[in-house]
Amino acid sequence: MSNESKDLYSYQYLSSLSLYELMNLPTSTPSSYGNNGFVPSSYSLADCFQSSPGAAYDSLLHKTLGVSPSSSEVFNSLVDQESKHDVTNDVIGETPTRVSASSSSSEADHPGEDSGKSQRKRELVGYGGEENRISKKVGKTKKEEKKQREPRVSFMTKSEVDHLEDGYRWRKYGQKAVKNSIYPRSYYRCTTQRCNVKKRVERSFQDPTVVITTYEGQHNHPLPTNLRGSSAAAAMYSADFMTPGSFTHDMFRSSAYTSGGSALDYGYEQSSYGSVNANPNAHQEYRQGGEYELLKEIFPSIFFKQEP
DNA sequence: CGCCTTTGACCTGCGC
DNA sequence: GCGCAGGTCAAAGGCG
Repeated sequence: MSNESKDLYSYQYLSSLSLYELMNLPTSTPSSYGNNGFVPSSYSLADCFQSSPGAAYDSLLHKTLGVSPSSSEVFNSLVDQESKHDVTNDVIGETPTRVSASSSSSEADHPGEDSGKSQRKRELVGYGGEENRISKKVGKTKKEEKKQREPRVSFMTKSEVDHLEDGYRWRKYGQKAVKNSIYPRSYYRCTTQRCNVKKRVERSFQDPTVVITTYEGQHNHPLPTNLRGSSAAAAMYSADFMTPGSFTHDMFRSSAYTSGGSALDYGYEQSSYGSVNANPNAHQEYRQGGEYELLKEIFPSIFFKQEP
């Protein structure tokens, strides 16, 4: 692959979790999703995905979201499990939304491998992720460090706003121009102390209506309840906290943005931006349908949270 | 005043 | 070794 195409789709370099991991992300038992990995609950979709992950994933999307995986409207079924196979190219070019999860073995970035100088700087600053960084530096090879990288989850959302409200508070700490793209990439860090979750937000070069968000790490705290303009979102999560980066919520919210009239909306409020919020009527209709019930079965933790 | 964004500089890893 | 690109820092300034 040429450098150009590699850079253009650096997003794909997030090496993906297996579908098993993907579907076992905090959807089932968020509270057990500690820093050392996920502990699957008794309820898991993993079995469904073992034989034919791609087909199973398509099936899930079709059943839960009422969309055809081949549709150019909503999801692409590709969930690249391990390889750096150039799937994103196809996805970005032809479909607006895609879900991908990463286990953080990307070669593209290596935070935590700091020089002594910059580490001293950070020790003074006292960022949330500092302890992590320092501990990583002690007694571990680079390979081991790579393996211990925080899990990543990335997804694409059709949205007019870059920074989607997800219930957490984020502070922007950087912005970089992306090669071969006119749109910059923004870097955000969770503002909660000792929470080193980060996210990157960039707009797809090929489809400017698509925002690519990548979460890295897992929140170690409950959702803030006094978010500006997103109290509804916070309320949605308040019973527990989702990790990493509220993946499943975002995943399905993405679908809501891209599935038009049949939007899946389970009470999410898109802050004051508003432009991507789903139609409340669609919400009602959805809840009455079998799709809602199916989703409820598949991702029980999401729906448990909704009950007062 | 506290929190946030902006932005240029700096650091690091990777490919050649 | 060098250059490039991604990622991060931190000072400065804005805003409520």
